[in-house]
Amino acid sequence: MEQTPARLIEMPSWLLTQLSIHAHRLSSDAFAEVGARGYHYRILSSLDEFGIASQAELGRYSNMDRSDVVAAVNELAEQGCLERTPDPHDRRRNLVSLTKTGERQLRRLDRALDTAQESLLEPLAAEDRAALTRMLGQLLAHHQRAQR
Amino acid sequence: MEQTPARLIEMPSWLLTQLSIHAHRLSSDAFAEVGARGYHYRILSSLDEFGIASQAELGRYSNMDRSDVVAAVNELAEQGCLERTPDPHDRRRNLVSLTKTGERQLRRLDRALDTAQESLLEPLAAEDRAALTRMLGQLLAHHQRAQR
DNA sequence: CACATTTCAGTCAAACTGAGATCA
DNA sequence: CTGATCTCAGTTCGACTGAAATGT
Repeated sequence: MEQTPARLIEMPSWLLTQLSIHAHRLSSDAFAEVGARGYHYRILSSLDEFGIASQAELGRYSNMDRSDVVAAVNELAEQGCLERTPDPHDRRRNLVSLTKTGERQLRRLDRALDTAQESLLEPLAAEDRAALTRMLGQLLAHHQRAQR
Repeated sequence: MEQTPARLIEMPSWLLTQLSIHAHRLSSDAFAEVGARGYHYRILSSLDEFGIASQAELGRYSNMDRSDVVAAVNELAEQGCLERTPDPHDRRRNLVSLTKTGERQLRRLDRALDTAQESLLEPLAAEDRAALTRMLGQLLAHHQRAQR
């Protein structure tokens, strides 16, 4: 018989943190199957949706720290998933663009993530899933706004 | 104008991880005001709700790794929040018990956490808060069961 | 023997900080 | 001079692993 303190089990922030561990494990396992990790997916999907961008922009899109963007872009460039070229109009910047290899990798990651999402939400009915996503989005938007 | 890739914004596991960062910051700021951190609260509240326990039990109650329990119990013992005595009936074990100081510390932490929870859920209506807590609990229970 | 408990010494991914070089 | 960009080096916290010592 496993017990957990009532204080914790009734505390949304505890539920969030614990659940995010499971969510994280599910998706990072999916990433790992394709030899990637979370940071890579964030950058690839930002590039796919917003096109060529500077590293600073990538960080803002995908909510990453400047120095983590550097490292992740390095790794993705080594794998041939993206290309880094100096911006001719602003020589501080690197323009990062998705390659064919990167697009293929992104599609693989999308597919792997789909099943991970499904098993995360498995016990919830369809309406509940929508309601949950709505509320989480609402909370996240609020706190991201408050942060600035 | 800040943008986030649609893939991410619609993905429950992304929302969970990002939101848990804010939740974590709110509560660990609250802990820090009293010179504590998450692991300390988990142990103190387990001790308060379930009474004297071995370190292994504390780990199971509060979902912590064996080695992290060791470190946290060390720190709490240095602060005088708990006492560690060998179990006379099973000499492998340490029996850990809450001290007066520990109870006081726990009450301080509870108070600080209350306001942190309130600001986490601030944008949600009362029914939404209940529904959210219910769904998160449901998901967590499911995945914790699946893990064993 | 198998198994549980405590402890130590690590790894790892993610988030984050400070500082320096470069340049608009 | 201000402020943005990129990079490196390093920290922190939480989760986790392997192995050893000590017991049941």
